[in-house]
Amino acid sequence: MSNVFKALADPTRRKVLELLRQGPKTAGELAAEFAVSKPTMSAHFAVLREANLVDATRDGKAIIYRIKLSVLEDALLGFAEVFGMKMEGAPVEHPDEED
Amino acid sequence: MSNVFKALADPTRRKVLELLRQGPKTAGELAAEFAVSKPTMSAHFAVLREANLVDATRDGKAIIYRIKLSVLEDALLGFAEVFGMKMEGAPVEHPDEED
DNA sequence: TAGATATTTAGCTAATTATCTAAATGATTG
DNA sequence: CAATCATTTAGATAATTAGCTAAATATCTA
Repeated sequence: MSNVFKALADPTRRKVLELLRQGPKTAGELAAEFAVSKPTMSAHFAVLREANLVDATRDGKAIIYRIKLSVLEDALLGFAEVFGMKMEGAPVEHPDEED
Repeated sequence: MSNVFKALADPTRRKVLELLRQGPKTAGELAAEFAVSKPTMSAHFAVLREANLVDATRDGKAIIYRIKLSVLEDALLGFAEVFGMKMEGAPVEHPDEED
């Protein structure tokens, strides 16, 4: 759980998650959106993977990243609960997500 | 906003916020709950202050910390919204909070 | 199988962070 | 007003992090 917050602490990684919210994207497609090198982006992806916030699958040459919305939701929800906040999951369109 | 997530990235600071959820506490009372030195705790408090997540007021010798629940809520809510999550504030018992 | 393409790993550096002890500041009290 | 109490600031160190370039790995294609 601490890993999730660590992952969210960096603006680049939050932006990656936002982009993935629109649908799965390859490492290259994601990297193209940022002004840092691909190895740097790869390291960010690794942090997101370790936090279990994204899922990576190879498709030919490319590696496709998908957000694991439910993990993000559970973390936020669990945290919010401690503070008496109520939270509901996205009502629709979870990009198909399985683990 | 990034400051809020940075502040939440550390488990000690999240625990401090949880303790403050129960009501205002002095720096010393908070520090007593952790196994690190007071200067270390003081640095954690500074991070929380910079993130605007807590409010500090002096009362005699002691400094009293209060959580600013609305700031935490707004940050979580704003972030959750991007991901299509719906979130409501705590229905009751915000510890009296003014800025 | 020899490129070409996509991504990650290795190895490095600079900046940031969490931690400590010792010293300084602010406020109360004898 | 000197001692004491509560907290922060200063100054140091070790660990972590974000960034880079160069090299390695994995896959496809000509």
